[in-house]
Amino acid sequence: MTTTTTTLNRRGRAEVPAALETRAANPPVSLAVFNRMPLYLRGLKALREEGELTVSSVALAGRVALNPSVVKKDLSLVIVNEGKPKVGYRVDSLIEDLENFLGYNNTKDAVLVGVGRLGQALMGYRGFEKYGLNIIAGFDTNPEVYGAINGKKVLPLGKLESAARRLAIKIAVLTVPEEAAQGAADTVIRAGVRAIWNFTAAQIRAPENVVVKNEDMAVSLAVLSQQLKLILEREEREEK
Amino acid sequence: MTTTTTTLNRRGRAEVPAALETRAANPPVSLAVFNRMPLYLRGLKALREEGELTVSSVALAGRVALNPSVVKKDLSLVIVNEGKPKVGYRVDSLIEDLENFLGYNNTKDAVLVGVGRLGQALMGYRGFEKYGLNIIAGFDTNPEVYGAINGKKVLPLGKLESAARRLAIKIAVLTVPEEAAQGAADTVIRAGVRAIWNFTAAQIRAPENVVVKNEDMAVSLAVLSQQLKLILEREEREEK
DNA sequence: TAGATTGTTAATCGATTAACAATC
DNA sequence: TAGATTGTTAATCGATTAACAATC
Repeated sequence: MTTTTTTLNRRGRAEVPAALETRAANPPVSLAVFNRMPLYLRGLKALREEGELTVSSVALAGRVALNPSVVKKDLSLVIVNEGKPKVGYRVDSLIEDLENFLGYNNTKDAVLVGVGRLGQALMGYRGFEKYGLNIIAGFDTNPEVYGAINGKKVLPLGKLESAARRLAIKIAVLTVPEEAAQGAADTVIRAGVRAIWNFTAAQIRAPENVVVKNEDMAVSLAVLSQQLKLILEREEREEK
Repeated sequence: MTTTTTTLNRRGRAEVPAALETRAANPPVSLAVFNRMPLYLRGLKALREEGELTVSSVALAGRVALNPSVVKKDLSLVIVNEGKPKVGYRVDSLIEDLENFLGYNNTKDAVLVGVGRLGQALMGYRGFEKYGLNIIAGFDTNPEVYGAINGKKVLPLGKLESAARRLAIKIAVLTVPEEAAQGAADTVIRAGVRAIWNFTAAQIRAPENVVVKNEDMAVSLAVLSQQLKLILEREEREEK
């Protein structure tokens, strides 16, 4: 049995024994929280542009159209240096903490499978680097696309496994045709990849220790057109 | 004051007066619900492939790894023909109802602004038609891309406003460079567009009666890399 | 008829919002 | 010191899950 002594520090916050602290440093962050973090980051960068050095939870909440309480709670998950009562949070250190939390500062190498139009677009997109993703090479079965895009090599699919394994690549971007998706996924998983960013409409089967994130445009489109429908219907009613 | 008479029909379901029914037919569906609908659709199509004519909520729930209660509740939002106790739901009519709900059967015309690599990829992607989106033309300021892609014209940006207005286009796909995003959004809104599918990293300001759906790859990537991090850390702990 | 399964209502769980003691 | 604002705890709200009467 473990005895846990819990004391209170100033402001009544619970002091956690060091052994537990490591665990608590990795709280299960909900997806809702995760989706808000980039909003704060955007708002804070705008504030920095405007020359602001500090910001209160109320001010930041107003900017991103959220409740101040949710802002305070979310920020408490990422901040290293506490905010100061009456002053607020330091804009620059908050930006740094958010970027660390989101992993933008820790560049991750990735391979891309399927150098068709979408694959080429993603390989050519320089914005990923800003978010810490570095596509080191593309792989395809079509010799016509072999060469280089945006300074990154495009190689035969057969070379993927050894290359990914040698470089210990953990992330793969999947932009193959739908019917080739599962096969490509199996290949990258064999090569040691543990996270698949799936841009195909296929549903990928993968072992439990591999993350699959679907960039599901069908869902986005459905949400968009449903919202559009509601807006148009509302206006029609109001016109009457 | 309005008097509302509410009677009960078989199974104790409340009978709603006709006047209210129209309103109730448009319940505010949460995003969580919306994201699950395409899962059901996928599962049902797989079942149809396997020759199944009916499916119970428990069976479908198992397939999509969700709770049967949530399946029953979600389906109750879309079904036209009720399921039958002891039998379940008809697979084919459920597919139809879901596709109607998601708007896949009601094709919507759209314009695309910014025919760079990503824009070209989206114009060339035939999968959108499956989901009811028809990109009728692309617009750009760069004369080098004028012509046609996938049978769709690419025209000068200057022609967008009159074309969109003439054809009463309500949806625009934004694939311009980040710094051109707000300007492009303003243009399409002037042309009468009411829904913007934003693939840029820019945050678009738009009037209340215009929907903006961000295809925010930064968020997706952050979620993916966070999950990857958790998996790798867990394994590290277990290896010790 | 008996039992499986529906649609819906009630109970539970988690996330959001409000309130507040601590404090700069 | 007085008041603004923090971090956190308590109250509220909504979504998920379980339970159940209706019924094929």
